[in-house]
Amino acid sequence: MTTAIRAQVESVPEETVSGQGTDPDADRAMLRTWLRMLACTNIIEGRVRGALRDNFNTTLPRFDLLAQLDASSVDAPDGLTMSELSRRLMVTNGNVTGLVNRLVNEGFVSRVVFPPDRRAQLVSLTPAGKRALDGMTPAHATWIREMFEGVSPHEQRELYRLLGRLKQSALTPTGRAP
Amino acid sequence: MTTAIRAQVESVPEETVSGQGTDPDADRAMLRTWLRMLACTNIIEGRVRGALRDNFNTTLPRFDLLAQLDASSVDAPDGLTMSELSRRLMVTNGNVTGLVNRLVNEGFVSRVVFPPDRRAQLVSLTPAGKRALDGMTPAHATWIREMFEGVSPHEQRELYRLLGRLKQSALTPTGRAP
DNA sequence: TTGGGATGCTTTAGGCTTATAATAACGCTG
DNA sequence: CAGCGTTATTATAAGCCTAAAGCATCCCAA
Repeated sequence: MTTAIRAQVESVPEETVSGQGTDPDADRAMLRTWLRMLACTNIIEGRVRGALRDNFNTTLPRFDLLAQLDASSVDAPDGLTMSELSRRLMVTNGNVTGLVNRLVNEGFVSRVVFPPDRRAQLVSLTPAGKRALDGMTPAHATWIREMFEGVSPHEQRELYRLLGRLKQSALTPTGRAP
Repeated sequence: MTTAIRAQVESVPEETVSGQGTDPDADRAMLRTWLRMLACTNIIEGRVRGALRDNFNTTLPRFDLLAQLDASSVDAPDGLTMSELSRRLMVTNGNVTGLVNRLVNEGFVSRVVFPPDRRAQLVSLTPAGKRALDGMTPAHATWIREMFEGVSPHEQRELYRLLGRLKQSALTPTGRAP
């Protein structure tokens, strides 16, 4: 859940006139915004995790993997290799190995060697996996909808826009090496 | 890093006139916003993790715990109990047990029984822990600042406000039981 | 054709996190 | 003051995640 710091945020000398360079007030504001975003994410993610566990006896990473396979079936109808899957899920190869092992055991995905390259394997949803995913998807959308209910459509658009700016900014390698 | 879903987000029948109830377009927008927020959080958190590891050979949970103890020294000068610490960090008790064990081994926190209640223990920063934290805090602020650099102060305030609305909304137990 | 670097994947070791169960101390009530 | 529910903490089992090392295969160039 990765939270807190707060020290620098909640209590900071009211006017620590910085010799030069950066504004401590601005720093404090950024930290506050970051912590609030972290809190939001953790709250929502935690609720989704719990709901997946309670309603479908599964986990978020498994759901994500199934959803990714389904989404990818458009541009890769025969499935994805482990590497491609790990890239799309933005996790390491080793992580995907374990996840796929479990999902294969559960019968939700299949993993077959890719003849043209015997190192690689194609992972795809089984019919059971597709059914399971289709059962979870509407519920998932509902949970998200409920949690966003108090944010008006206009505010949501604005939030989306601002998060886009932030994402861009966070990805930009400001300081050192490119 | 918990990402993806995308299926429902990127590709959704253009006009799936829902019998009644909810608007699929609105659902899609919410999902998009949620995924973008998740991406932002993961990017920032990942960079902070990496920076903590590379620069200070430590982890985010450890840093959080130290920061929390420091922040709490105002209202709890003698330290926090394990339970109180787990509440403030918003993680389980068992989690804090392991974390504190490691930090005690590293000499950054002390853990002593609390005489009035022999079940409890008071955890506090050692001088070495305080020094370590003070060394990390400015760097941490710098990393966050750099990543937020592309978001104007005005946009940041707006983002902060919207996240507040979202947090409120996500915490409200809409659907079922209170 | 054969050597060697690149690529795909798994394994390993270590840490984080949770839920659940167990243990210990507390504190109240009868 | 004895029993019992509550609270503080730790132990355990399972899963998620990473970095780094290792193995198999591929592919190219000498």
